[in-house]
Amino acid sequence: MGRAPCCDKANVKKGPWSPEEDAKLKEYIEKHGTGGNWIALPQKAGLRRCGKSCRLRWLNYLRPNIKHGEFSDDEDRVICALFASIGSRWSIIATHLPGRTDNDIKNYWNTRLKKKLFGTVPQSQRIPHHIHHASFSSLLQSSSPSSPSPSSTILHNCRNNTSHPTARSFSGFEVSYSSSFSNSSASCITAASVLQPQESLLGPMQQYQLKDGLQMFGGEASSSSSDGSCSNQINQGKELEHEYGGAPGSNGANNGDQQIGMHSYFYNEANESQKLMASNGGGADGWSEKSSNGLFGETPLDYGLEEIKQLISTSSCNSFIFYESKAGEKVMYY
DNA sequence: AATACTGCCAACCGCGCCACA
DNA sequence: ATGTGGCGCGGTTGGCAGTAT
Repeated sequence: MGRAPCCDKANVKKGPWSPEEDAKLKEYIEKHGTGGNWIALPQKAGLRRCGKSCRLRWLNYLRPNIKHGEFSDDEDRVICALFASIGSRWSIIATHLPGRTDNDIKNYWNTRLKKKLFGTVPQSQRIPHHIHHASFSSLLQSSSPSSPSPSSTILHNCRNNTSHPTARSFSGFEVSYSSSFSNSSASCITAASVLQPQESLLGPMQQYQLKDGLQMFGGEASSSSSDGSCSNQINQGKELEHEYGGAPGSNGANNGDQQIGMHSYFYNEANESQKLMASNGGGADGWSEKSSNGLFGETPLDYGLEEIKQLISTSSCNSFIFYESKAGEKVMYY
């Protein structure tokens, strides 16, 4: 049984916002605030829109101090370093880039930054547009078990090859690919570095054995933040939520700091199969990661793009496929 | 000039989490 | 302890604009 829809879809307008709608929404929120209830807001504001849609429009476009346009090199570095560290946690990354929204950053990463980092795919080897647009998670989910597509085969093999729980902490993998994308005999390599505690942006990785089938990776099991309010607790297989520092400006201790900190990986055996089917994003296969102090206050983001590229190539964050072209050029699909 | 392809971005969707009754 | 509603997040899609063929 599915979840009840958040609004009456039939009576709700979809698609691009008109200037009139923008004005209405802006005016209402500036006058009354959101009232802590986005669902009721459109009706009060006289908009035929879903509350979620209003929220998105406000947060991503109408709210004051939103920055549009080109990302600076500094912003690139922040995004890359945080991505290498915490993966596709766009909302957290966004808190470190005042004026940028998670949606902006996500789009920027997907459309440009990845290419900037990893180079472009030669025209002759490009995946057709419709496939390029489909993520691997959808490929994985939509493929039939009896006739897996090459890409899903790769994913499947990779997961099955990682029998060591440590290996499963990482949803990322590398694929050594011979010549063409359709070669179904592609071998899957779970990078050796993945299996070992590794040096990273965050310093030496450490592994902790915890009760109830939990293991934890990361730096210090607990670390202090600038306001001394750190927490890093585990409770019966469920990590306790921690403070990420909130929206830009909301956390005085961290406002504008372009730093990242220690983070930890948690594994919850009980959730693995469910999550495995749910998605292939960071933490999809039962693992999740959490900053141990939420304030990213340990390591300065002074890495060059090359170093970051290296880190992203060898670490955990996403389901990229790297393969070498005939020219020996390493290119990435995702 | 017409068509196909690609890049980009705004918006949507579904799910997990949390607060509260 | 449980159910429900709302929020927030990440993934995905749709469509327009620019570029290549």
